[in-house]
Amino acid sequence: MSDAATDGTPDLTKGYEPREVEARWFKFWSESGVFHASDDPADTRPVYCVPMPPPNVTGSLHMGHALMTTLEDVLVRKKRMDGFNVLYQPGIDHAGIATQTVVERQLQREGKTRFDLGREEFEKRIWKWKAESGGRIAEQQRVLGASADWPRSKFTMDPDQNVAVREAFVRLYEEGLIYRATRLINWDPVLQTSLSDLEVDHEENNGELFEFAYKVDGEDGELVVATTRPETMLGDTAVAVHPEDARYTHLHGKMLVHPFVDRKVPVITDAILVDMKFGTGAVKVTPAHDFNDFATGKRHGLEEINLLNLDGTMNDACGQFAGLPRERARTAVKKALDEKGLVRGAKQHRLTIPKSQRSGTTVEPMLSTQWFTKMDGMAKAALEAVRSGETKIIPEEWQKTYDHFLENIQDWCISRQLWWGHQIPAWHGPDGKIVVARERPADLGPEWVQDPDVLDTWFSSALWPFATIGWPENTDLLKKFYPASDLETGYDILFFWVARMMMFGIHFMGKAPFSRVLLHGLIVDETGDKMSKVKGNVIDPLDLVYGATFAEVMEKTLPGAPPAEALAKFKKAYPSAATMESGFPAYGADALRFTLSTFPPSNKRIALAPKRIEGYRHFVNKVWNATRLSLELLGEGFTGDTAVSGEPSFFDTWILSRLAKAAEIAHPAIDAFRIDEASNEIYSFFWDDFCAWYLEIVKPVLRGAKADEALATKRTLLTVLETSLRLLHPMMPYVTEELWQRLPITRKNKSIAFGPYPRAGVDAKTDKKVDAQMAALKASISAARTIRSEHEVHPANEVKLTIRTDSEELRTFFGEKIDAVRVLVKTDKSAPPVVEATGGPRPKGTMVSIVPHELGTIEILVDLSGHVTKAKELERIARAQKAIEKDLAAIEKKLGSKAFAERAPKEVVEESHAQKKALLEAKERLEGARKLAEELD
RNA sequence: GGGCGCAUAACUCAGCGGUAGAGUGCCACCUUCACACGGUGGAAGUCGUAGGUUCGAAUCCUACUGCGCCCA
Repeated sequence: MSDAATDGTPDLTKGYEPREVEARWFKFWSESGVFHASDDPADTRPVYCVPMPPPNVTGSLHMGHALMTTLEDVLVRKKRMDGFNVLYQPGIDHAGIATQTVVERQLQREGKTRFDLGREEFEKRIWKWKAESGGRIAEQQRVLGASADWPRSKFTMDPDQNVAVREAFVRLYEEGLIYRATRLINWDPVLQTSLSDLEVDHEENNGELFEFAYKVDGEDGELVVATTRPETMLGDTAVAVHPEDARYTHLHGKMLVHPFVDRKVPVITDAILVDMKFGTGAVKVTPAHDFNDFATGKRHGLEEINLLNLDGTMNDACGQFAGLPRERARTAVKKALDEKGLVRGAKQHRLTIPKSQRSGTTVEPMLSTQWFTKMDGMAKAALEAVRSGETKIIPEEWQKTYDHFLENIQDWCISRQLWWGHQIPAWHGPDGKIVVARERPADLGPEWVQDPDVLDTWFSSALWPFATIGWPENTDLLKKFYPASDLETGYDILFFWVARMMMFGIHFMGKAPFSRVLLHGLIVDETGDKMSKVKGNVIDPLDLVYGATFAEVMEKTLPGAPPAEALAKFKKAYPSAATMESGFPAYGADALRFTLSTFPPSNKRIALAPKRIEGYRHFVNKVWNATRLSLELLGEGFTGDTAVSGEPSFFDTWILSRLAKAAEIAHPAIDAFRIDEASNEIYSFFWDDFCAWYLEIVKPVLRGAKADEALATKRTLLTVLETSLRLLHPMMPYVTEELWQRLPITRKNKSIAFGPYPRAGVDAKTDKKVDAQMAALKASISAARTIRSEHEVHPANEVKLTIRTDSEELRTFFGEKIDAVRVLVKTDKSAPPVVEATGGPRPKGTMVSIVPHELGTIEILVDLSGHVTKAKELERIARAQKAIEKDLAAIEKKLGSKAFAERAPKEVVEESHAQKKALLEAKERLEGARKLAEELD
């Protein structure tokens, strides 16, 4: 059963090779239903549910997806190990505009437009494209190990999702929360569709403030207005001045003559619109093409004159300028004004231009009839859900942003003039009547036509947490997994998606859709710039997983550009990659995941340095090799079931204590969305404690003649290794599964994925006393090693060691642990280390190092006769003295302060005194060592 | 204009009131029978600037400088 996936595989290779292992285990997990969520009402396990943010169907995996997938998968895998019934709900978003654009471009290459095909054919064409090349991203997420319930994957255009969308639309309409209205909206003249406020970016640019004059009707005189958009003057229906502006009092109520169109323009007074200090203090009012002017027009009952055709050319209302594209109309209007002698100047001016997120073109405020969703009531409920704690936003700092958005929310323009998306379930009759229904009502005559518009893609996304699991049907799945536990996503879609899901979730389900919203940052390049095609700094995560030559990477980052140029750009964005010769090595999914797991969620910008991944690939390899060694040390016959009678050794107790500490930190850290803390803790535990100390100490014991007696140690070794793999599994699922399956244990579960995730006290217990003793041992061994290294003693050479201390307790302790000391310091086999009280003679050629300790200073004497030079020793001692003086100065300064003694907590003061005492003692010993060194040749 | 965030070793980042940490890089020695994707040791930071609070500040407060994001 469980060993199926390792059967027939070769022994562990010297280095970890991720590719083959990853493919094998993902297949195993999928086929054996490890990721399956149960909707069985009889299943009593607690549930954990994370709806995956559905990537765009047009997209391919980028670093943001990799981060999201990693973080979510860590959360999900950890809960699965905790015994939860886990639903990680995957899917793909139909991405209205983006998808339509992709297929339109395809058609363009064939010399066709969507109008040549007609709506129905065009939609078919998109589905065909989707089947062939859409949604590839889900495959890529699997490469990263995403343990989603893939067979349940949803596409936002699936028929059942369409049912949900129509249901939601009709209900909102019937409740009066969806309405149709004619108002100023954001119009994208390139894509020829409306956009919501959120789809418009405001870009700051250099422009000019252009001034021209309106002549006063029937008398001499003029009024000079300032504008950044001269062409809109064709739609001016008033000029506003401030009521208290003395400069213009004489013009109140007068009419002005429009120079191009047969129209009189009134001078009005408006304190809201006009800033006396800005420009000339007179503002032209174009209600049909500016949001502020529109509001002004409503206040004063002004006419709204639309100037634009849907494609952004000037319409018939523009007289001589009709038919001109808007950019050329501006020049033409300025020229015409000049010819009439009306131009009064132009100034450089910083201005903000609204840009379409989708097409990049300048967005035009335009009068249009659209469908809107009323937001204020739902927004209030969504605010309350977070205020009351029903839903928690983590990191907390985002709550302010969330609040601010919902407190100032505008009604949502939900209709789009596209062909790809959920068509609005409304039918227009010949007399302007509208019927909204789930299905086309049977009694409608053929003259009734369905509204051609589709809904904003985010409308269907807003239903995601419940529509994907059955709504509007009350399915078992829905009952079990709504509300979801956590939603994890990038902060950049807090408004677009999270807030809207909150609103719709509460509205339709009566409960907020998640108990926590977890937000991560944006991945940027090594210099802090956003990744973008234009900058040529995009990294495909799979290139990091599988490895790629720079030539291959460049093909994606700057296709078509000269390779050398592209590479230069790329290396500038990634200085750490500049040292790599040919490209990225195959880091493997585990290394990439682990790297992404080490950034805290508070980090808004995550600068990805490929070199950093390299460090964690080394770690994966370390895990691999530590297991190889452990398996060798355990030997053939030993298994987890082998009867063990002996007591755990001191080192066993210590490593178990450290293991417990690691679990104690990691377990709650992952739950608290501090995956970085968990990862770092496990990393240092495994490498520094387990590999560098424990394995090195235990190695000679288990390889020694008395290995049969060391069963307790074998038991500990196996326990620690097995538990470590479980600790690591959420972050690096592949290598841990591969290794875990090879351990000589009885497996209750078919996969490590079922845990349990280690907890302190269950898998191991902490022991403070042992920790402290081990610290003394480590410090002493390090001191001896430093002496060796400083004098460049060849690693193979043995040295004589003496440990001196006046603490009897420490002497006993060192006496018991002397074997470990021998191995780790590499002492002379014929002359075991001596442990004794201080004060004895110091043989010539003996180097001394001082280890301060609470129980009494420890002197480490290494006999280096034959290796030593006087100069080097003096240098080393001088360095040590300098360090001690520095510490001593700091602590003396602190203790010298009267205020410190009086006001600082007692423990802190006592601790400082103890530190000072130890430092003074160390200083004295060091001086002794210096004198001794002076005697050297 | 309003709001939020960041500035710590050469680089990428932790730490967020009690004598500065990691990875990578760098230097020295070492291919020792798990791993050179390795081992041992080492060098490297006036924690953006200026004030303040505190016995004590990288950590809290204020201002400033630089960078970034969001909203209008």
